[in-house]
Amino acid sequence: MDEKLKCPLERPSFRMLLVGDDFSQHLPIPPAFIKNFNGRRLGKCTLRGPSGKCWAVELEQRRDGLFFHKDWPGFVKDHFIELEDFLIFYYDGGSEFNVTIYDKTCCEKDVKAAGKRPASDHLAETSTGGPILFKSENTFFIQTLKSYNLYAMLMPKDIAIAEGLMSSEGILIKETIMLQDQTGRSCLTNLYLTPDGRLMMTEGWTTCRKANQISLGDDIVFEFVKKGAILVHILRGKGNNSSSMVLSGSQPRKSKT
DNA sequence: GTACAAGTCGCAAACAGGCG
DNA sequence: CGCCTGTTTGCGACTTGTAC
Repeated sequence: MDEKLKCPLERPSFRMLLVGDDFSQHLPIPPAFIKNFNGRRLGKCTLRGPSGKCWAVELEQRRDGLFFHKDWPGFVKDHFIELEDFLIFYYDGGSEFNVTIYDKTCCEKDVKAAGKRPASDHLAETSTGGPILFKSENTFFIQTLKSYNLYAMLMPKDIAIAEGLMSSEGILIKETIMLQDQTGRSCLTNLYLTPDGRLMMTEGWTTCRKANQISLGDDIVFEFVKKGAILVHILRGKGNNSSSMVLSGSQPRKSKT
């Protein structure tokens, strides 16, 4: 079974949507995919990108999973990989991954052309000790995790209407929405419309929160990347930090505190 | 293995305060 | 004053621990 598989379609693969502020530093490998290593402990692997270049990337085992770590930033830089790019990793059964990169338009990325463009114009980043920036062309809203929304997260009404989840008359249009976290995990989340016309994310949100170990005080950015799907960005430990700010995108009206 | 108790979770609804 | 939203609370369902 160790025989290398030749056809990419027959190879084990996993997909990864790049979100979060640290994808350029390390990238998690889905825990469910590790079984394809057949018990091997890979310390290093080779990533072959669309450019044809190979990068020897070290894998790091952490408490929260296995990560592409050392030299991964080089691969990111060399392929002009940006936030919201969609990567498919085809595993050859040994220690090599062929990586296909799609940009946010869902088209395969032209790495050479990407290199001629200026740097990302939609970026989530942190700066040490500085304000958190979140910038996106997509609709998004930010909530700080409080004790009362451990199990039910409110969604701003105007955004819920704009995204077609409910009508302006207060009628629920979609009963569920997909939350995708920074490791690519997805949680189907129930939407509950309260009698006073507000939209809450209930079951599924809790699953996502636990899976990502979101703590009280963490800021969570919910970004609508497409109809029916939300990317969850976690800005840890910034809930009490008044320096959090939003540069662009759709936002609920400023919350009162 | 089963039954019961206690704790936790999730849904639903209501209260309270700010703003136009 | 009405609307909107943050926050709190009640209660049933579910899960887990423990005694028998």
